[in-house]
Amino acid sequence: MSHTELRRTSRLPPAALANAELSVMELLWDHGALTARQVQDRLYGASDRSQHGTVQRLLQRLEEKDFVRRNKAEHANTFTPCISRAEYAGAQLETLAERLAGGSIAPLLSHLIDQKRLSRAEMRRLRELLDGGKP
Amino acid sequence: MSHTELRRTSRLPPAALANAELSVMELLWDHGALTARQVQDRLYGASDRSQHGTVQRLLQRLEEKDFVRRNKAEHANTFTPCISRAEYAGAQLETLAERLAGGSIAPLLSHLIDQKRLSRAEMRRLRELLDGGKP
DNA sequence: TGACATGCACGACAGCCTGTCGTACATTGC
DNA sequence: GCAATGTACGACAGGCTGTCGTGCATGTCA
Repeated sequence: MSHTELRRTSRLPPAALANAELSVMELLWDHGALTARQVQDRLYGASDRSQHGTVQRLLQRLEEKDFVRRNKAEHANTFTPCISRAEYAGAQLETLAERLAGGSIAPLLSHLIDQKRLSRAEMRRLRELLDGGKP
Repeated sequence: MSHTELRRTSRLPPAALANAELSVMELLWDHGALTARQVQDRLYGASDRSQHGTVQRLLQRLEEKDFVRRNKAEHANTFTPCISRAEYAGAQLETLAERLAGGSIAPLLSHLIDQKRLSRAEMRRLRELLDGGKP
């Protein structure tokens, strides 16, 4: 009864991405589709030859996690995001709300508002968003 | 120039908490101050004797990370949160916004609104929050 | 044709963090 | 004295990440 459950990781996609993985996703979000080589050049610089396998590995794991789709091509595969930046961001926000506020978003925001950590411009944008959602 | 920086972890507190650590914090947030024994009983049930050290370990690490303060007492120390649930939630939200949206909150919300993932009640609460923030 | 670059798949590894447990030791109360 | 309780911390396995190397296929160019 009064036994608080230990929190177990719920392993539904999209889980959180690690740093390097997120960097790769950022590139794909910005460019739409890239080859492994293009990712490597942008991430490590064109000179670094040894990161060849690293990028392949990162992309492969992102594919396993269903974050990118591999487009088999004649010579060099290209990779495109399966999930948009906005979708990922929204999912992360929902996860956060679930973990910390019973699924509700408002408590996450309230403290920032109290502390005046949100600029007027930001608050106006949020208000517009809400009003746009229900005209 | 066009060399996208690899993302490095910025290790300023408050970083993210793991599952068991967060469970401990939840207890402290709900009860204000608890002894290690009280945490243990609520987390694992009073019967489990072997988790004795585990809880001590968790609390010690939370102390190192400045999430809890240890109140030295005559016999059994008590532990209180250094950071409120709202503060932590807000900080996590800021971190998320920084990682995914250049520090802005609105983009995190916009997709949820488009997808109608927010209930009317939730949207009303958010609107009230924003209006309360700037009367 | 042979040498070489490019690309793919994947095994292996170290490092870190987490959750767990055990052990050593101090303090208190019967 | 002894049992119970509490503190401090070493140790460890498991998981995940980022990294690198190796084997192999395919393409290009002299």
